[in-house]
Amino acid sequence: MSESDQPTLLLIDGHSLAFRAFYALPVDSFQTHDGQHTNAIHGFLSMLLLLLQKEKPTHLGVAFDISRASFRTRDYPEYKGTRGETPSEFVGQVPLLQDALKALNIITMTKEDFEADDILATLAKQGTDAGFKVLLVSGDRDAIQLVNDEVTLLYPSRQGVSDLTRYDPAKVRDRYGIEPWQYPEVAALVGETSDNLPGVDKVGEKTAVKWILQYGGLEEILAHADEIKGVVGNNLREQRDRVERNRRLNRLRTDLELEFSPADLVRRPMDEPAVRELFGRLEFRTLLERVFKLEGSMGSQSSADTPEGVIEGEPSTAPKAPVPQRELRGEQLQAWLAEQTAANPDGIGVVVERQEGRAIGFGIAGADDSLSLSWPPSTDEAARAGLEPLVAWLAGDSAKLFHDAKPQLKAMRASGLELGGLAFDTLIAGWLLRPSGVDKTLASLVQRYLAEQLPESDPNQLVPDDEGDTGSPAQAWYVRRVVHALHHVMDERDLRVLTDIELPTLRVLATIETSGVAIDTDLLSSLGAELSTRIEGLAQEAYSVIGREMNLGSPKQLQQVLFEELGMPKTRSTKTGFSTDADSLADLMDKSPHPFLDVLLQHRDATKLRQIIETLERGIGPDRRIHTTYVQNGTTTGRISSNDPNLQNIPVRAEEGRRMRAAFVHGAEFESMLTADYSQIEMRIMAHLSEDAGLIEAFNGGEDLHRFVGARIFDVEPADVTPLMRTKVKAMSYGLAYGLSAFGLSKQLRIDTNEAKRLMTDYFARFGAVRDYLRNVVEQARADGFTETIYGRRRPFPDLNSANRVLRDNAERQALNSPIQGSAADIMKIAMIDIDADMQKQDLRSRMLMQVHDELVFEVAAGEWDSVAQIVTDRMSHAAQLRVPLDVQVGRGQNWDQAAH
DNA sequence: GCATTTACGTA
DNA sequence: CGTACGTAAATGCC
Repeated sequence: MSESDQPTLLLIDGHSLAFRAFYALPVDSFQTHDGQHTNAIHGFLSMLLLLLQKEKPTHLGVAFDISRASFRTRDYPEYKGTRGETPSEFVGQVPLLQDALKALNIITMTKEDFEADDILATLAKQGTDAGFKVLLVSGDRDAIQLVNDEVTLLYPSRQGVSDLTRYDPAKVRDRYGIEPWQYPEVAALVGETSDNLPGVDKVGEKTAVKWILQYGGLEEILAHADEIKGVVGNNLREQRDRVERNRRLNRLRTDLELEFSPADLVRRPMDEPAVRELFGRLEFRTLLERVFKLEGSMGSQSSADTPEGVIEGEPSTAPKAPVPQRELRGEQLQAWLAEQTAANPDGIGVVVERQEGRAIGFGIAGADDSLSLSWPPSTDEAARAGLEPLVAWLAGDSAKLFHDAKPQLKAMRASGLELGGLAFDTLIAGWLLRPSGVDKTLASLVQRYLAEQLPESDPNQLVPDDEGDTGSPAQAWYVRRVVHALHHVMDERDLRVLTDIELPTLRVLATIETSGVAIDTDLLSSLGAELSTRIEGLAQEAYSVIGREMNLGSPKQLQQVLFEELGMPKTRSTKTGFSTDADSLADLMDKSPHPFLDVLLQHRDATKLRQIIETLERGIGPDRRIHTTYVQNGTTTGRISSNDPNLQNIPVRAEEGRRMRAAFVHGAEFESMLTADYSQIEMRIMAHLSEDAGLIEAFNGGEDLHRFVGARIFDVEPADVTPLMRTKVKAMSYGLAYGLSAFGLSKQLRIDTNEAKRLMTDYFARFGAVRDYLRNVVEQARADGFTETIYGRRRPFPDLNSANRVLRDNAERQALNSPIQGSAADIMKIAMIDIDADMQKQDLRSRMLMQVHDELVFEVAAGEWDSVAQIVTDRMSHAAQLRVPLDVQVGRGQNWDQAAH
């Protein structure tokens, strides 16, 4: 037990570790947007965090040199004289590193006339005397002399900073064959080039160690110098002054008078706001997270004295939400809102309490005060008396901060309230920073960016006590604090995407969700009934073919029938057996034709369609419209997703699918439906980003894209491109943006792998810039760690440098696709924002209803067709300025299917 | 009851 | 051995 109770003192030579970091990390990859280099700081802090985590020191200090001048240079002016100018990129980083350490509340030390290693030596001695276990981190070999049973040296390897060699006495003996305290004697004989201390000519480590062992020490060697034969003996005798000087200079001083004793270096909690501010300035996002994580886990180190029930990871210093004001009215309310608005220029946190889609109350919070208000239903006019200031404030321009604003905005509108000044949404911001979707809740953002625990109400409590910590005002207070923290983490680009694209999009999405889309329920249910009949017939047919009943929807039972009872050739294997998916069944049809397969596929088709119909029918509201939910943070690329029900995967390819789309109609008060879609937007973005002359020409010429490309690849006239050629080219073109391989292409087109390879080669021979671009995207992402869309939306790719081949390959394909898919998503969002604004400006009654990635659907009011078509076409085609035009197809009809033609 | 696997619809 | 999603049924686990 006493072992682990021994305090550990970690002492770092700041300069030498930072310098190692500087050379270990690429200087170009670590700079802030305004050009400040940070690789040394980053490397140092990263190393420091690792050390804190692994070594768990109880005491900690960092020593720096003041200048190159010291008592050693007075003794020997040439000391360290051969060192060149310190690179300017490094010099500027040292003060910032010291600032960072200060923010972390780590003591830094200097001593006039001495070097950092002398401070280390002194403290190491004092520490050992006081019963500490001491860990030294220094890149200076002279520190080896300090190693003993209580003192260990961590010496950075040549590889990088994260790799420290641990020198304890055994390791020193193993490496040099001598005791640690003898190392400076060896060094004195050998000399130290980097310090400009020449040793005895022709004497290297081997000879020096041999002498030490033979004579017992440097003093004895010098005393017996005349016994040593040969050139080296001669050199030793002639150059003994060098040896004596070296020994004088490489002896570290252990008797300095210092401001701090080892006990003073006890670890202290960081200055959180300062850390946030500085790390924000240095754009150290992951480091910031690591710092908080570490700080959070500090509790667990001393878990022995953590009382039961106390949430670990929460620093005891975590601030508490203010006790909310309650139900202010009239002038008091007015005054409170005005005062808070003035006191919180970055915005005020708002949480809308809701019930059945309507607002029933508000939690509102500034930095130091919060407010709880209930919002009575409109049937209770009297109860709303005195709330006018709230209504006006909500609708006004002053900045308001939300977590997941969309449902709150919808609830407000449903209650007749308008929202102005939507300035921040922490859900969206958290997603922009980590689109992988790990931060979906306010609690996780609080944990990640404040390193605190969002208080949760105890669901087991029958009678909820005062909700001071967990009610909407407290949540609003946390929202505001998270926003504050995020401001330090997000850069210009992030904020621009949030403010210019996401927040306006959020409002549009709220509107179209509320509108919903009208459904011809009779048409839909009759299609469903027809399918049910067909499914039943197909099932019976299938049973009669195989001579028994079974569950056609069970992959397991299908495997039994296909591969065992019917003895068909095995297909692609899955985790649980062999695949029965449509592709595999199509293969089986070729290899082993059987009527069962045909019936099964038809049955699959029909059941899938009926399933979609049932899902849609469940989603129809009392207004006979479907109100999907668009998930704005639902994807990694920037697209939005749709659920409950998903309106972005309504069938279209097969005839039956189109019949389903015919059930999506305009409302009774409207005249027609309009669809508008971008044609080949991803290929156009490829043309833009790759700047491929051929592809750009293809889009500027007006010729059918695949025909144009086909003509180039197969070296024929566009008119002579056969449908088969066109199919192949089309698959190839689309596959490009997905990282398609020759193997994948051959499978999809059911052609020979060699032919697929040739197709790719021919393609890239004609459109080489596309290949260069795709390669470059991946390489850039590997270097940066992220990809970026045209508008600066980023997606991190940690796996691009993974040692795991599968992970890496997956990441490469994703990195390839992300800027393309993401840029298309950005463009569509901008178009939606612009269209919505124009339609409002022109006071149109027509409404946007759906977004399906590259398609928008509207219902158009009588007399508005021309205006809507004009706005939509214009705004979509001008949403971005690319090197190729953005082509928009508009269609009109009574339903979605008709309008698509 | 919940998670995983398989399959399949869209862009 | 092609990106991005959501839904549902069957299945296996608890």
